[in-house]
Amino acid sequence: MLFMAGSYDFASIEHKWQSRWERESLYRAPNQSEKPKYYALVMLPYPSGDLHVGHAKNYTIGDAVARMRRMLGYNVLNPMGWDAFGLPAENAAIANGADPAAWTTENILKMRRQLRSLGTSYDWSREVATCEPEFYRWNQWLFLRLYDAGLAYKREAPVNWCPHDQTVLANEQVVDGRCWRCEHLVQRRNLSQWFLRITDYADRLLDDLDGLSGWPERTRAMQRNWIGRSEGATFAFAIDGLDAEVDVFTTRLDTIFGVTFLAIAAEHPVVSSLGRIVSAEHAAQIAAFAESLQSKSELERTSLMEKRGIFTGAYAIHPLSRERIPIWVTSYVLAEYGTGAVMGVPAHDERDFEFARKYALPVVTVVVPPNMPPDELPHEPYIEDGRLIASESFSDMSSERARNAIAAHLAALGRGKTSVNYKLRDWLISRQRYWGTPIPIIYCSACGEVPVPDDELPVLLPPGVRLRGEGSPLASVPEFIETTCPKCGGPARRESDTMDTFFESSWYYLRYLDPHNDRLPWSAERAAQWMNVDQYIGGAEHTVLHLLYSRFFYKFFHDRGWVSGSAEPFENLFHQGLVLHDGEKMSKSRGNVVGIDETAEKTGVDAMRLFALYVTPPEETSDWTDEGITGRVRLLNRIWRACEPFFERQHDSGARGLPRPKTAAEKTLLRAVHVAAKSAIDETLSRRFHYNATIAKLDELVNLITESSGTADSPVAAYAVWALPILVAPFAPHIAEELWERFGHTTSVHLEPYLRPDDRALAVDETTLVVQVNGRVRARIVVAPGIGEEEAFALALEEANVRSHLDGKEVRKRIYVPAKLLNIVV
RNA sequence: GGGGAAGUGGCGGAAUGGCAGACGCAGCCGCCUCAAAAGCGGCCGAGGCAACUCAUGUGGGUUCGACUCCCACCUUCCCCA
Repeated sequence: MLFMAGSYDFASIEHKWQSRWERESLYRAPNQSEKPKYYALVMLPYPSGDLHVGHAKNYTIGDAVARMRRMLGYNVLNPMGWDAFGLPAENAAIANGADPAAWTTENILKMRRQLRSLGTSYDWSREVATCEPEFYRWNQWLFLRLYDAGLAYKREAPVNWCPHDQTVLANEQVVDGRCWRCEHLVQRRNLSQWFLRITDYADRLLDDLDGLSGWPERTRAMQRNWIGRSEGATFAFAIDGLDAEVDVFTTRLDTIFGVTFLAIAAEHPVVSSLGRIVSAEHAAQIAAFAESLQSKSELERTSLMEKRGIFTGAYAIHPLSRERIPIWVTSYVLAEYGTGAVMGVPAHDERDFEFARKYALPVVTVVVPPNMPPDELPHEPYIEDGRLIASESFSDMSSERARNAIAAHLAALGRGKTSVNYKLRDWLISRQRYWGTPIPIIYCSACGEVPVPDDELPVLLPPGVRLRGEGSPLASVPEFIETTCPKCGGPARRESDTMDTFFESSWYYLRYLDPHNDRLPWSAERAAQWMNVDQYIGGAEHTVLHLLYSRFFYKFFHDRGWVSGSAEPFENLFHQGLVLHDGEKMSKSRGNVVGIDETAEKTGVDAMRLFALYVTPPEETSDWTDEGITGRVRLLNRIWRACEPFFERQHDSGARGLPRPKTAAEKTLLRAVHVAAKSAIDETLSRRFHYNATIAKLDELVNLITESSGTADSPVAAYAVWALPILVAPFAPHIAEELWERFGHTTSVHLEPYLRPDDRALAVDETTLVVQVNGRVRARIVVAPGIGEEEAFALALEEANVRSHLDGKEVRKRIYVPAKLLNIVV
């Protein structure tokens, strides 16, 4: 949009105030303050290089909240930093030889400038970048504390391997069987990897969700789902002819007499022992079958491909019936889930049924619907609870009773016990990549696995490593790998894996509190001052990954006494909606990205902020349109024109208190000022953040000011104009500041208290009473707000339309909502 | 298959048991102007000359009164299998 007559010069105003705010450190958050603290946090960005208007929406919401809280009298901490390790930098290095550190630094510089250009009120003195040694040193330090506590360990395990990124992925990073980042199909590999024992915290992570009333219900539901706690029983099958047992977990112990096969994972440890008791032919078939599954992902095995299996030739002994049960190796049982083996009950489990049908295994029904005649057996698996049959002494019991009775019986025999299983698995943090935090462990042939001593941290990433996109980059750097053992001084090798970047994002919000501490990642004192995060804002895509890991870390910190108060880091959580353009997600490949630099140039940043907040409620997906933003440009221009007559003269009508309206129009105008203020405050305190409604109130207010422009001498009009910069300051901070200065103020409008709604201004002199007959609106009468029921009824009866609908009928009932509604039931 | 969220004019949306469609976009008419832009004013769910009637995905229910609460269904999106 061109610079037009009647519009203000947003470009110079926005530049002017951004640099002045920064020079004066206007948004610095002191650690000590008499005001109550408020920690407003927006998820830190990955420095990918360019911000678009989708980012602008996210940061504008967070910034509006921070600015509102500041004007409501809080000492607000509103920090920003960079999630700076990770694959894009490394992939850029592989693609065009860029140095990941230089690439990242360049992107940070650009994005920091862009974030500033949005008029955000961050305390930049607390900025952190996770790729800096001063930061990742504490990553390593925290890893070692987890290691000391037995929560970090290395083991061989089948893992998710992304062939494109050449690295392993945590379970949570596999989406629909594909890499969450590059969307390549994930494979399975056996590798020795570092894990964090998040499963130790499974019950607390689950239970504490109940207390997170400031979180969206769906986010909590998804975390519950992910943790996947199920109660059941674990019991053992002995193997015929072998001194070994196979444990199985089940939630359906009531179906135990329906077991017709034992299904085990190809990677189950017992598989190799079976080779000793089965024929050479069977052993060869088992090996070939395991081989064929090796590269198949979990998704392929459990959902995509047809269930396959092979009879091992070996038999297990049923723990209760003592029958011989054939042992099958199957594709659909996973070694990493539960015990890696399940009892096959085709009559009462869909997957087992499908498998049994394919391989002609017997189907034995042991649970029937409560009221079913005994001779009518189902042809489909019956997976509901019911009544037991053909189950020895447990026959005729209900499923629920049988589960308890069978568990007790197995326990008495010493062959099983009730147990709890989780879908959640330990968090795999090893990555075979360069651009991440080196795991601070040394391997010595004499002393084994040795942690790097604290005083030797950080273990620095070696610069100038040539990245080719294959193998483990650090393993090929002798200067890095070759070291001496901290214990015995002998030659030793460093760990070449780096950490999953979710490690640092699980605690970065604590580093903001104490960003320059060189003895600890943060001090308990600072944590006590600032935690917990009062409002966390970020995308819903982090519901499981980042938010679950952060909660795990915080509980660990809490157990250590490093943080006090609640054991949950984020008191309130808000997920902003996506921004689409032309109905599609913005992406470079689609060529539909709306950049913030171009938008700032065309319409100004204040208009961009207003539109981001106005177009939909913030949690909804919104569509960015050039037509839509023109409405906000017009609003800003009208605000400017409304204020212009008051420039260059001392304008502090607000300081004289609430003006007295003389006319109905003045009364309406005064009320509009306070309605807008009330909306802004209500939306902030309720944490709905529906500032779209607040900005609509500002539209109404400005419409009224424009209508009353002929009466500029009115004290009420002067008051409304004085209030405008304060009211819009959190949403359009630049124009607010400029207007405030032109009114003759020498201090920032952003240091002003927000306008407190005054009941006298909000009160109305007269109101419209709706008169209904049998719930249908028949008349509207203008009345005084204090009108009583009898008086209202009398007035209603004077209305012709009301009388015609009463029409001599008997009045049975009257419902009266004072001064709002009268419903006459006949 | 299980769980969650949503469904209101041409469009984005407002209304948290009490006047459905605030506010904005688009559109139409007018004023201003030599003209245009900008600005300002008006109209803007459907039917009807009108009184009025219909209308918040569909069908039920609760209630004096339902966009709002309950039940079922349809559609869309998200998560899990």
